[in-house]
Amino acid sequence: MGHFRNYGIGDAVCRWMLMNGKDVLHPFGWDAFGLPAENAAIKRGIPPGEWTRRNIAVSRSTLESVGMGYDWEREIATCEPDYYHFTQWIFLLLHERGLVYRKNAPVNWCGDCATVLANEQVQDGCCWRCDGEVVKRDLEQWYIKITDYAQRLLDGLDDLPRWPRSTITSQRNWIGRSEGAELRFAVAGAPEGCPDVLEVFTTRPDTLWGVTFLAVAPESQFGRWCAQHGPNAAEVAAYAAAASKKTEIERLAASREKTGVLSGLSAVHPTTGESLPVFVADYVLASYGTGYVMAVPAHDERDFAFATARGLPIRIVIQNADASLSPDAMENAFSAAGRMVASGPFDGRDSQEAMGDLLSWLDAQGIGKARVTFRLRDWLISRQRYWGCPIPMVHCAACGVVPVPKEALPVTLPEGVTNWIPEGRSPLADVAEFVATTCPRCGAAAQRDVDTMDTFIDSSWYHIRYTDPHNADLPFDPVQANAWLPVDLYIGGAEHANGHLLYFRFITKVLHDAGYLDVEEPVVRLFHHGMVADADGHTMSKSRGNVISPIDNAQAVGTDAARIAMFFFAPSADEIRWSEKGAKGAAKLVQRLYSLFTDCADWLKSLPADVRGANDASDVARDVRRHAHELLRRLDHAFAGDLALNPAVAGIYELLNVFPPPASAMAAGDADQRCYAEALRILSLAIAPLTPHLAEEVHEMLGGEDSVFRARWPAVDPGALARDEVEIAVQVRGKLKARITVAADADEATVRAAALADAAVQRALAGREIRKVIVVPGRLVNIVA
RNA sequence: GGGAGAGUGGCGAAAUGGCAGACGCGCGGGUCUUAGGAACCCGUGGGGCAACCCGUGCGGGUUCGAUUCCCGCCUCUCCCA
Repeated sequence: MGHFRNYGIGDAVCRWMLMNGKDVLHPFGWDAFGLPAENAAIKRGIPPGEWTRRNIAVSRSTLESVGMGYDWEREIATCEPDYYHFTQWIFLLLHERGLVYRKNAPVNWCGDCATVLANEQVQDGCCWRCDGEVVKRDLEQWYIKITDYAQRLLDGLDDLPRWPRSTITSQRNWIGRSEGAELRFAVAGAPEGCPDVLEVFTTRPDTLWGVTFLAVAPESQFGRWCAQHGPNAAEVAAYAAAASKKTEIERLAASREKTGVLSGLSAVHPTTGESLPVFVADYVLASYGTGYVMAVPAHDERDFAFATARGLPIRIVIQNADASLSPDAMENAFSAAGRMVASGPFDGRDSQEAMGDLLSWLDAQGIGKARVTFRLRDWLISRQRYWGCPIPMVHCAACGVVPVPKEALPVTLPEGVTNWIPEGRSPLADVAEFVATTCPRCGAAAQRDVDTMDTFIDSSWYHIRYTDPHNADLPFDPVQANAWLPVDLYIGGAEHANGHLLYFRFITKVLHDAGYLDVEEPVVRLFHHGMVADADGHTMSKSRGNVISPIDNAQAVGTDAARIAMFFFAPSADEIRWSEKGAKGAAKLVQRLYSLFTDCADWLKSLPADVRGANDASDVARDVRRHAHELLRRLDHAFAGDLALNPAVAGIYELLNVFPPPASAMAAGDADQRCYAEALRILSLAIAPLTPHLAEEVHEMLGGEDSVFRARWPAVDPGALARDEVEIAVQVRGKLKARITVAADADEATVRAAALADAAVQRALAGREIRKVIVVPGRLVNIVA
């Protein structure tokens, strides 16, 4: 039901847009490569391709049977060669533009399963399958340089006013821009082969004079050298081996005790010339910054924790306002800005104010320079898995790594292979006829790359493929893409905030830079729908086994009832709990609507469609009319805004509740009949986005020959919403004391007089002097006494 | 540890500076000459015989007026470390 909710919301918006005369592209695609499909197939012993295609067929027929109005002409599946042909094309484009490179880097490795694991498959340092120990192992991997776009991905967030604030913030934090400096520390008497300079990144160059030691990541170049050749190699190597078993989360946890071992070498402080011990410590990560940290115990929490545990010196170089900091009395690091002390030429300066001068000075002294770094890392796209898009690269003994020419695409994933179970190497490596090829450059015998791509690359450009899904020469025709893009509304879960939603912004920008797209941002309006939980509040998931299939549900209460139940339970952005009783209530509503239209159809067909004379109608008839227009107003508001359809569904109930029994409606006076008829005609159209099947049937019942979705969406008549008389609340000192009824256009003096004349108000005012009377037209009077 | 969001009847919720609880579910009562797990009608935040009083997680503030805005706290959910 989770997907059903997502699709149902989009389907309703689409239908509303259609009735408002818009050209709507409402496509559907299958993100079909990847681990979930592959793992399910392995579990059942069915080849992944067969399993996936079978599932797609079942799911498509489910979607059709529950009435989702997709444009199936534009259906795509990322696992089919006509699609991944162009995933490979985009990979080659990235390569041409210098955004693809290979790097040797540590990956998660489960020894018992003999396989590489994705990060989310490592739980508490153990394999999610066998609970075996997971270690880091070095592998040559393909990376995409998304970090080249870090600043633009950050800046682009300012142009997305219709994205949820939480997602914008999340991406901003994920990209994690930090300004600081890169400073150089010479290694004292660096032995042969050992790095002789450690470049540290720091956001606090103003604390340079407070450095009392350096800390390096075990995986850093310097850390590795020390583990092999350093004066304290044995201890460092043992420490590094232990560290490699820990997750980043464990290593960075603030609560954990900071550990480290002496590297046996020391560095030279660039301004004082002082000798600084260098520790190998696992609270430093090689993948962030440079892997080397200048430690300032007085002004950094982690360095403080490490220094106090080790009895290392603490040197204060930033003083607080009353200059009360002293090394002996400190219980925490002082990490705020303040006045610089014991800092050479910068003594007495404010640390923030001096930053610009400090950076120039450091540059002039050759110590280091200003630098901006990002938390965002390059995108590791290699997977040692079978069920994914092959990487279009060839390894040639003579020419090195050579891209497959675009004309030779696609590099087809061999589907006849039997051994697609991961055993610690890419399954494709065993498929001789796949691996064996010739070098595109020199023609000699060569080998294909045997890794496949991360599925996030498949889904990073599908929004563009929809605009031109059958193009056999290019991923898309720029004319088509530019005509449709950007996407006006994109509905998806919030869990993709830092994954998919960042990657497809990135790829869109690359395609823009390469001249294929006008837009730089793929989506104007992003909406996160809420989860669907079961009656006990558990999110529906296959692993929990509490999934309710939409098709079962449709059989139980009907698709329209299931849709309207979903819309009515809560705003679309909130979590809902699926409730059988609630769904039954919705089925009852559908039945009430159906009965009403059945009873009134012939009468309605016999009446003219205009509402002349509505102002002469009875109060009841005008009330019915007002409810119909109010329903329209609520629907327009929801569809154009936050997609919270629950008050609109309530509006249907309210209209039905005020509508007279059909027999008396048909027997009413002429003006009244016109009001009732208009209300029913509006209702018949207003329900179309919510309950499309019922709406089509009613439309036909009322003599419509074409689809209801070719009918025009009715406009709200502000005159119909107005009332002659309004009820006004009367408060005395902010407390409600009475309600009075006055003409809607009554002037302030009249309203005020009526309020003061009320008996309950008089009682409340007894013995008090009236100081002030506030009149809010049409709403309330507040008497301050 | 940091960030984002949420807290309203028995339950899902509405109202976003102006009558708290619309609408639905559930529950209680009634009608349909038997039954009701159907349908329809009436009632349904708490207290009080009543007039009235109290009530939107807790404590403060701004305002004629606060569920709504501001400050502090508590609890829960999600994301990141």
